[in-house]
Amino acid sequence: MHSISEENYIKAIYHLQEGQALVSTNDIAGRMKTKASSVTDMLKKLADKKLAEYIPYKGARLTENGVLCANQIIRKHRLWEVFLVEKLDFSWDEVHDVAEQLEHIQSPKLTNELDKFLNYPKHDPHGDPIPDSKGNYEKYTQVALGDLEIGQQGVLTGVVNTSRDFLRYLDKHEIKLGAQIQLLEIEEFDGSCRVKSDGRELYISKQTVESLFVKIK
Amino acid sequence: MHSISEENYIKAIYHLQEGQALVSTNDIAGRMKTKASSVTDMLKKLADKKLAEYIPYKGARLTENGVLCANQIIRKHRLWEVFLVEKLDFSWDEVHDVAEQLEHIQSPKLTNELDKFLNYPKHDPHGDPIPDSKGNYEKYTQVALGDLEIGQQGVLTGVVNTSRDFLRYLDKHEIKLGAQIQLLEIEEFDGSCRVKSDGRELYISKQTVESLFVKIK
DNA sequence: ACTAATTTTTAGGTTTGCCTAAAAATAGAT
DNA sequence: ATCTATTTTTAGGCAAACCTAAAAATTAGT
Ligand SMILES: [Mn+2]
Ligand SMILES: [Mn+2]
Ligand SMILES: [Mn+2]
Ligand SMILES: [Mn+2]
Repeated sequence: MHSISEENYIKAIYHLQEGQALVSTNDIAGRMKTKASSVTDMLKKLADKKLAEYIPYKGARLTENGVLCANQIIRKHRLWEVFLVEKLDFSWDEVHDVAEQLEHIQSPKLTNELDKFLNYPKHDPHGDPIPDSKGNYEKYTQVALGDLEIGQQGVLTGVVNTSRDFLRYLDKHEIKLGAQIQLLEIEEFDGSCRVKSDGRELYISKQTVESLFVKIK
Repeated sequence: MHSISEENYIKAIYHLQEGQALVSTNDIAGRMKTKASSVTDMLKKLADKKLAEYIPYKGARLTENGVLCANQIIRKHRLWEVFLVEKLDFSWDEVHDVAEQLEHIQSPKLTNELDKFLNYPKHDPHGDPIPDSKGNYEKYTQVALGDLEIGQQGVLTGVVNTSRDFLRYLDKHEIKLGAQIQLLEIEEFDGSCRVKSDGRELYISKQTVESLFVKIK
């Protein structure tokens, strides 16, 4: 199988290649917090294993096989996050580092039994979709909260930023995934917004507005 | 912290040093399925880290710190085994390889929440005791089933041998941990036994008798 | 006690994944 | 088009964990 290091690179490339035709060595280095030279080493290895296409000096992109592999890792990561929050009383800002380890456990039976035990959840605690055992997942149209029209409403489905501080901030203000949310007003001056969520009216900063995704029907 | 490799050596030494004053390089190599030279390398490293005392040409033994560390790994291993059997429908002969990976996940919170979620189990699916968060565990006197007196009875508490074949054999003959078991007769010829378990009388081989532990009051 | 067999260590080598520093390629600015 | 800044690769090295083969120490047999 693949080493933990290989898996972490695969996941990083997967997340970076959305939209992009090719992902640059430097971008991967940034996300992995390693040096560009280490990335080059790994890209050659992933290309050898037919998990990525690699064009020297141009960049890389996962092959079909690489994408499949990425989906399995992401599936495990997100299932474990659900487990930690739903069964073990972790809060959603505590799960990431542990899931980062658990995603590398190799046992298809474990993954599938966990999925069953959790009742085949479709989304993780941060609102991100969970691929099924074949790698398929629901892609609904998400829009940044700030891109709604004034008065338009949607369901809060995800967060862009999963920093501890940001998740704690949301908890403190009782902003929860799944809540109905309506954009009432955008302040020209600083980009902050007035929104209505579950009946309550609240003011949130420009930064927060840009970090929240909503699903619109 | 400690690498996965270090942890596996610590666990191996822990299991081997029961009774023994010092564990030999060769014994460790045997259990770890590595070469003696690799063991020597690791023993030096564990000694540097004050996890083991190592006397060249004589052998090694865990320090107090090493034992503490072993207990934590074993605690995690056995808690995950309980989880797999009780919550995810694994059978007791399928859990070992996965637990071998899960035991290395680093998160004290995860371990303790898992313990709580499982209702603080005292024994794993093979009857082995689970250390608590301080490393203490219940040591009751277990006796090999074959060492009972004729007519004496006890509660089946554990298995020595956790090979797949053996565990499947026990399942097939419905020999279950926790069952009351009485030794009725030992056959001089081949050492096989007649026992009564949960009312049923059955014949079991010498090898099986030696692989089963019972608790006597 | 001496020799032979066994055990253990040392020496030297490999692979994986990382690093720094230098060289080469590419992209950007005038 | 040329020069400059940035990006990327190469070269060479290091640590962890493994290996084989040879040397050294220990143990066992007589
Ligand atoms: Mn990871
Ligand atoms: Mn998540
Ligand atoms: Mn292990
Ligand atoms: Mn067990």
